[in-house]
Amino acid sequence: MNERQTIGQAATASGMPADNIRYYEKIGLVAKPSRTEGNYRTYGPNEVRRLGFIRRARELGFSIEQVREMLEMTPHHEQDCGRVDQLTHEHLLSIDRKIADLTALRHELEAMLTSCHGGTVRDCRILEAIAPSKSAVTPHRHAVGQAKI
Amino acid sequence: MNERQTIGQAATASGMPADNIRYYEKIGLVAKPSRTEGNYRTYGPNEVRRLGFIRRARELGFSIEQVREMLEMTPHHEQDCGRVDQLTHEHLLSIDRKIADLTALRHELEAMLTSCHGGTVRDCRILEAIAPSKSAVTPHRHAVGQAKI
DNA sequence: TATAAACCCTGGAGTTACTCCAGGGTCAAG
DNA sequence: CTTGACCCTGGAGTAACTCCAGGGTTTATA
Repeated sequence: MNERQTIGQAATASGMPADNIRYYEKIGLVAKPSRTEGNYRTYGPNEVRRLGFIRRARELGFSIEQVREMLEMTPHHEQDCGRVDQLTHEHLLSIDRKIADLTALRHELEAMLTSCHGGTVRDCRILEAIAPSKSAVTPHRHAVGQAKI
Repeated sequence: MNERQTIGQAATASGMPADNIRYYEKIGLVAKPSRTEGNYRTYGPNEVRRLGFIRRARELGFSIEQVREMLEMTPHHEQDCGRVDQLTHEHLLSIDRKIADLTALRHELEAMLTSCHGGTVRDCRILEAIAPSKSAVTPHRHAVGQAKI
């Protein structure tokens, strides 16, 4: 009749592995829950809902820090929700950027694939497309970021 | 008249920071280069081209391990290049998956954004959309992977 | 009641691919 | 001969987990 759940049950209910819950506790994203006599964590319905919120926000691609900000906001009912809107907007933009990058990449890879008609490594069109030509090298400034894809 | 370059020059020529070159050396992706008397690394044109290849392949989103495999293949001119094709194909598929995931996400976020017309946190449509409803919780098996986006 | 299976605990290491730093040495120009 | 730009090493830090060993606890079964 006790509605408090063990970490495994909370994991099942919220849709994430128990390890994640402990991790979120460690980084202070969720509060330390109460414990049983046997030192087991126990979670009430509110805590489980909070975990579900986190899982869903992460699934939507929000970073832990963004989730943290949203969680800190939710108890302040009267506060303006413009910040949530802004976070979502920023997130949407970054997704658009990723989609654009990946689409460009997709085209390059597809072109490389269609140009390859088998054969040996010596005349592989794909390796050729990746390799820098013997003369030209792209100039650049230091500290150019690598593609994070 | 010596065409060997310092790590900084090789970095500029290949388009990546010097730190990356040292890192690639550390993980064995590139061989240890020769050194000057003052213990500076020096790179010849072939090594610089190899670095350029790496940078380009990384830019195309191949993982280090995939790059490693391609690099190990290039000296074997007579070998069939089907493996390169396969790697590229797999990579293309994973990109397609990512694009699909991100596009789905995009739609969700956009829907959330258009449903939000300002107001307080209490009736924020976005937070509402993320929060799990009081009753329904998605069942799941343990060890469900999180979205990596 | 005994014991095995299933669950939970902690702390720490490993993952990817870098990025940045401190605390030094080396080299070229003025 | 000093200043500044470059280079060296080793190690820590990043994001967000994921997995493990070596324990303790609880529950179901024999």
